[in-house]
Amino acid sequence: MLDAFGKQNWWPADSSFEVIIGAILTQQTSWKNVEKAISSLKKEGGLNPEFLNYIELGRLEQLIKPSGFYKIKAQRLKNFLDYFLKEYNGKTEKMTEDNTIKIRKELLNINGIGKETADSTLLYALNKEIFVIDAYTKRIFFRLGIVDTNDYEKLRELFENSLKEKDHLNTINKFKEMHALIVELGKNYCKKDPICNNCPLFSSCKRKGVKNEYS
DNA sequence: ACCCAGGTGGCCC
DNA sequence: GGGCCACATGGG
Repeated sequence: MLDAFGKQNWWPADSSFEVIIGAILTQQTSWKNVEKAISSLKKEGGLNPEFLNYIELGRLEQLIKPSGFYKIKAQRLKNFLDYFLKEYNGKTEKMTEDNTIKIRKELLNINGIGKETADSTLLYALNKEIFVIDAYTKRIFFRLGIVDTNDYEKLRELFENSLKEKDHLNTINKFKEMHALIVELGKNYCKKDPICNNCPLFSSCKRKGVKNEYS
């Protein structure tokens, strides 16, 4: 994948806070649409916790409209902000200092933040050693014939154990690049409707052209 | 006129 | 634990 697509340098954002906002907005949504929402937020008042906490829910809904599911996502942003301001005073640096398992548990306790959003936050915003599992990961590795489970935690452990390096920072960078490359491969070749032609993993794929599998 | 996107929660069994 | 559904805009 690295040969085919090159280094991805994820996550595209100007700040850790922007990563978290993007992670919520990109739920079941193409990144192109999220970019529109993020740029209107920046234009309106800047992408910072104080501003997002200050603006009215209805105004927030309008600003993020292009990202889809805008009403529910506006509320999800507010839900995260309540927690973020209360527990960490709106500082990602404070959050990074805290215990990974504790943060993960707290994030999952927020309505609207599930496992993928929580883990994207931990890995890409807070630089924690957590691997992100998404629909592409499940689909690609199921079709390759490498995994036969749909269980998020089992998959996460499998990938974390397989990708772990001696050095902590190398491991984190490996996790970041691997997930980004999986998404790139997925977007280009491993969609629900399989493309397969010219897929860099075609020769090692055991379930070419399969449509019904894990989501 | 479809199908799909870097999910999540609610409800049901 | 799993299956089904709503949530919504924009691009192919």
